[in-house]
Amino acid sequence: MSQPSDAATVGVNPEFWVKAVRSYWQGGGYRLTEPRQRMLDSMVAYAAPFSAEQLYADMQTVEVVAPGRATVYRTIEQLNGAGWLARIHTQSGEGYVPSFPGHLHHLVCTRCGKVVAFEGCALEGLVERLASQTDFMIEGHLLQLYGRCGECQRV
Amino acid sequence: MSQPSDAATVGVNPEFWVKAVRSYWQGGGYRLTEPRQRMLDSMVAYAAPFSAEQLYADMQTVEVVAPGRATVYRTIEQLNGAGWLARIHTQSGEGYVPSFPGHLHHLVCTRCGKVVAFEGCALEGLVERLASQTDFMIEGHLLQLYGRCGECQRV
DNA sequence: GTCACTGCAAAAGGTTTGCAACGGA
DNA sequence: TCCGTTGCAAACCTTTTGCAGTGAC
Repeated sequence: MSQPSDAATVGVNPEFWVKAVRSYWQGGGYRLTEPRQRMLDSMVAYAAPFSAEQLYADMQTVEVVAPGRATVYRTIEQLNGAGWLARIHTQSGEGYVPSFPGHLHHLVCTRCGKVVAFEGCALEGLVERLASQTDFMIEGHLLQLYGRCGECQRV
Repeated sequence: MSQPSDAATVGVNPEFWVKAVRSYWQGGGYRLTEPRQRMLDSMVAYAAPFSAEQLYADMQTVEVVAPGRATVYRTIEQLNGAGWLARIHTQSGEGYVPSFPGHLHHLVCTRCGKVVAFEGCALEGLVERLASQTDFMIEGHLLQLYGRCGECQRV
């Protein structure tokens, strides 16, 4: 992923991501609506993975006019399906973070929830080994790393 | 994991696993009760990951006296916490499979749901690379492979 | 004007909890 | 007997759905 690096939000550069999703909506027969724009701005402000309900609830309290529950759920589902949101699995449940379409993995801080995306998982050797050992034809994988980010190591 | 190999159920040898969990319950201040025993037998019979609700519902229809919902949820939670059940993430949701405590990963058939556990994930190189690149102190990971098992390749 | 999208409100699921009764060790 | 466990039923929380109205293009 070639995007300007910036540690402000969870892994991605906020403006870059917002712009990218906007243009995704403008192409392909989708519509760039008011509620969606607000959602983008809210999503990008999280410092850790967020859930659908959480985003919905937060927006109710912060915004004057906030998207309805159905809109929030449907939009998240769409963005996740298209790769603009990545689903993160943590001990305390599932959540989403802004992301980019493509083969990415995530490194998650177990203390503050910060997420960093990375490419290159170097699993080819393992895949080959297992393919021959198990008779499976391996097609994909789920990989996520856990650890402590720099700041959280010093606490 | 040194257990007798057997492909009858999802990854583990049924009798071996049931025995192991029984003795886990007999030690450590737990109790080996009737409902729990029934649950073990039901869990081991699944050919694919099962959910709590699913196990509960299935037992209601199959057994004469079946455990209550709370018991099913609580028992699953306990076994998962102790490593006797592994949580499996699939496209169609989350599920559990019989497993053994320790560092294991799973290879899941995307068609029939069959699961095979394996050790040795060969992520050391990746972990080192990321540790130096990101300032994270990496402590663990979630890894799951997806593919088609032998049988499902021929369909 | 068309059709994707929205919002409401209800329904549908899944999971958790309190508490009195039960039953392994 | 002791205390972990059970079962019920209600509460709770999250997610989905139908449908009439709205607004982006």
